[in-house]
Amino acid sequence: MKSGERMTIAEIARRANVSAGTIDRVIHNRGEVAAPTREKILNLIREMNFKPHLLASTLASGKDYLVATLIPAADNDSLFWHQPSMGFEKASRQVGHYGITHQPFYFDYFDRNTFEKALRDILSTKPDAVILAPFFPDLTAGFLTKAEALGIMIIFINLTTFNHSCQTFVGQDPVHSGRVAAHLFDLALRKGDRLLIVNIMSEKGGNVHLMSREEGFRNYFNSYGPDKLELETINIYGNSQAQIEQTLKEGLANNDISRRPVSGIFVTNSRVFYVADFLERNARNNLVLAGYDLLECNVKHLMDNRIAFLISQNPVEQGYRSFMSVFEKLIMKKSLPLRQYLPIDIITRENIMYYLNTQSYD
Amino acid sequence: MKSGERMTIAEIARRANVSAGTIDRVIHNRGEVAAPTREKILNLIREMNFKPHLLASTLASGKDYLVATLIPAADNDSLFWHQPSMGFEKASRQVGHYGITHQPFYFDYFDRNTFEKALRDILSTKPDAVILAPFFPDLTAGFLTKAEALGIMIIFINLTTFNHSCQTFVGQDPVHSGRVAAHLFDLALRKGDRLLIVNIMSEKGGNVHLMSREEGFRNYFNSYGPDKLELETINIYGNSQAQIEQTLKEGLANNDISRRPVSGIFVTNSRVFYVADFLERNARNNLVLAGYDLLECNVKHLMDNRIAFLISQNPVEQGYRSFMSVFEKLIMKKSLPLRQYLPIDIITRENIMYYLNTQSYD
DNA sequence: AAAATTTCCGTGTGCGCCCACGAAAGTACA
DNA sequence: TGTACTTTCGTGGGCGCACACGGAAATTTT
Repeated sequence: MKSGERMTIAEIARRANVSAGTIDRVIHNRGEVAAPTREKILNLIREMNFKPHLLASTLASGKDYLVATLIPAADNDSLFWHQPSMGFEKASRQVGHYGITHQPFYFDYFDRNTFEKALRDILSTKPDAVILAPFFPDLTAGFLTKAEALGIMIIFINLTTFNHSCQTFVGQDPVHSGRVAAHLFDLALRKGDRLLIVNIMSEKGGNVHLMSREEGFRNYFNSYGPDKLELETINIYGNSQAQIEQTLKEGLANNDISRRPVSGIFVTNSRVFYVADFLERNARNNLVLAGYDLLECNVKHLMDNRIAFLISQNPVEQGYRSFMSVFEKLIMKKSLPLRQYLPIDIITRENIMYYLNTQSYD
Repeated sequence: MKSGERMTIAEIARRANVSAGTIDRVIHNRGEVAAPTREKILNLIREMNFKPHLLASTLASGKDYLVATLIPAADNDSLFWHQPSMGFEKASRQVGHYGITHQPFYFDYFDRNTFEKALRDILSTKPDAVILAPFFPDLTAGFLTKAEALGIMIIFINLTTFNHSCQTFVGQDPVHSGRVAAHLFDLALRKGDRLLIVNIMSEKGGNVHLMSREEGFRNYFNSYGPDKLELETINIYGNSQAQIEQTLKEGLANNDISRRPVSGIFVTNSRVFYVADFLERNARNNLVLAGYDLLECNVKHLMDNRIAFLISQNPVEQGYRSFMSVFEKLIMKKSLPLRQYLPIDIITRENIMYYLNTQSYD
């Protein structure tokens, strides 16, 4: 235990021949300070490189911040959205001492009414910051206007609607993630191979991601080898088992004898397990399959080598980073970058253990 | 700004009909409390789930902790070791308020005397914790004995000598990283292809890593397809340009006409750029090359598609995590896991931008 | 039984900062 | 010259906790 001489408000006050209260006033620009005094103090602060002691400051101020989070409820189909919550809680535990309280809200992404209601509920709690996954852009837009008027800090997580602005966005660049997947297929496949791009869409919309990912995927090959693979896109709407099965069967069918069989399938979202299930039932394991996100059912297929690799969106980290961002802004008074893109992690059977957040966060 | 009723020492004191001082004494087991009183207070604390306010606590205690770090100086050959420093500093900035001071030390890994001297210097500063890369196991061993006697917390970073114990190790599992690389080669290469495992060693020792990585690499193929590839190992000692070139030339030579040319090279450390340089000069770009770490010269080859992928050791994160670990132990009083293995990140031309720590950490 | 300890516990001060309150000095207007 | 403001600044009481100090009660000593 060593001691380091710390510059304090009292010390500044002494050197400026004023009282601590005056220093405090200029630090927080609370006015009521004569211009020359203010200047003198400001200079001293700069010279001494004085920074208020964060702990003492938050302790004394006793401020309490409320941050509301709004993400889809994790249903059995996709426990993806359970993970940002873990990130929220981890962050909340870390910075809770600073008077930051977390209040989670959830909605059903099949029901825009639940989203609307949640937004109303959130406003009624008068939060200082809101972290939300902006499904339903129109509803989000209305909310943003109100929030801005109230000086509420807004953070987008996972998705972003580019037409309106938020403080910061935390998520993954979908176009780039498509490129990453493409590069791996480029390594794994050979010239002339056929590859299926499968978009398994929800009828409810929110499929912008998939398009961007496909765009990135095709971009890659356009720039690095337009004739390397034969790319075909299959769009499947809805997630009825039968329909998916049927469409896949057609896509994989080899009517034209002159063509090779499909040797790679890129699924543009986390529903890749549907395809893996299909391949398993039909005993087709001689092709390279890839998709998104570490859902339990995807992981299973990854371990069985039925899925070659997955792109992870780092959902836990998304939650963590977005929550920490409000801490940095509100408490540390830092300015935030407009977008915080998280790494596009490549997950295989061999490194997945390090990406599953089964570790305890205590 | 919401208010949350916080349980305080004063409140506990009220309910226990004692003064705050007494509560404080039982919290810190400072004795001088009658057994029944102590029990009553302990129960109250448990029932109320009371946790002392971390900020108030550290502010009042005024304790100061010194943490020394010892890693190789980043030389021009490898600026790898510059990155843990960035992690240290990032962490140091984050938890500096809690009275944690960072004092960095460096050594030259070609000169064990500098290591020994650094250890002496460190001891003379009487640190509360030491984070070090345990090159020179024998010297480290002696240091550990002394440190333990002084109650100094020890953390290993990047490397670990398994024969003696530290509080926690932060780094990557070398065996597993070998498996990860193997899996990718498995995807990229075809049955019967030849693959070279290249160990570019330093004469000074410290090559345990490489052996472990090769072990993991071979493990993979042993378990998943012993006859998939033809694996050959080449060991190169020293890093003289000429010698490396010569040995590689022999390794790649196709004397036996019946054999295919080499189609993959796995370099077990960051010196992969030597091989890339060689391939570039000899215009051989039809094989899959991979290695370790995002050195600038490796990144260049990665971008030029001469290196297919790199395994990252997350050096910045290693620094960050190790430093944060002393915070968690010393301030938060948490217990630490023996080993903190960081993810084995797969880096390609397409996702590297998210792993380069060119972002400002302010 | 008084003195000397020992055990047990309350009080007070301070960590560095925030902020409400009010005092002093300056300015305006009558 | 006196009243009513306004500007500028100092003071004091916290925030929740740590810890030194000293006092009262219980226990031991002679």
